[in-house]
Amino acid sequence: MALLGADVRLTPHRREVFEVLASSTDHPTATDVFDRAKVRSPGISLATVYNCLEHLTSAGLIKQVHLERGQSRYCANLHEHVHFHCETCGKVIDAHPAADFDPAKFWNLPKGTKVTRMDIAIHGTCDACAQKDL
Amino acid sequence: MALLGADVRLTPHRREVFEVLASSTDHPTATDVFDRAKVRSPGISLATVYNCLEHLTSAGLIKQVHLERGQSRYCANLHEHVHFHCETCGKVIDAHPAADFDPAKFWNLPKGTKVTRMDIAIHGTCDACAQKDL
DNA sequence: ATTAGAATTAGAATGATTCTAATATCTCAT
DNA sequence: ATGAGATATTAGAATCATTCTAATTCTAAT
Repeated sequence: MALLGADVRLTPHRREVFEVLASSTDHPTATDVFDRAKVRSPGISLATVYNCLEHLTSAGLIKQVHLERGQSRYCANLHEHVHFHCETCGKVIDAHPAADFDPAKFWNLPKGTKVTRMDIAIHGTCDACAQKDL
Repeated sequence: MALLGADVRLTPHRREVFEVLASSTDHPTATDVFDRAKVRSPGISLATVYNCLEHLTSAGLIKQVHLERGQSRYCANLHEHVHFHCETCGKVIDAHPAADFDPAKFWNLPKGTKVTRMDIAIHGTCDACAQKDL
């Protein structure tokens, strides 16, 4: 299977890990993925989950997200998007940019700089938590 | 000393850690700060450096930056800026936004969401490394 | 069927950070 | 100035996420 990057042999475990992510919208961590994958692939190990996540990431099938220190999170949403992170409940929500958004032009990067990727994380309080805090 | 957040008592170690950061533009990690602080404060311990970094961060005097997994980095540049991270040499460069830039309006965040902070990391290759790769 | 190259595994090792419990130091009311 | 209580600092242990290692199993092409 090749989409954006190198090929990956789609072994049963890699497929399982990919499907867990494809059916999750909550940006699970490696251990979250492990717990969910075990339901249908009881023998899978955490080491294999890490290994699968790494291969799927470098093949461009999933993305690794760093929102805060601690565990990395993963997502299978390949559309350009940013992450909203609720600092109260920890929830992560994908937000999609307006059609005419061209982020690179807003910053004065040194001449010669090549951009390959942009990580945008917006931190704050989600609607539900904002209500509670009142 | 109070600037943006809670007060911090500015003890000699905290001042030293702050000054190390204020005189660095390379976004040092905790151990980098530890090494530099030892020059003038030989007795300081890594635990104290972590402690100082945490207090200074929550007082709003410095910022913690997460560009990749592994060590956190810290910076004392409180102006609004984004980080360019060279994936080849690891260098981090601050880039400042155009005056009229209002990032929040570009994303459709759910109604009721409150934004407190935005982390923007641009990954790629810096000019120097791009030259070498040719 | 045979075999080289991947994939998978359990468990050990690592690296960054956080915790703990014991001093040391500071601040403030006396 | 003095002593009590609060805060800061320390070394080292503990934790957590991840990566590594070495052994085993699977796969796909001869």
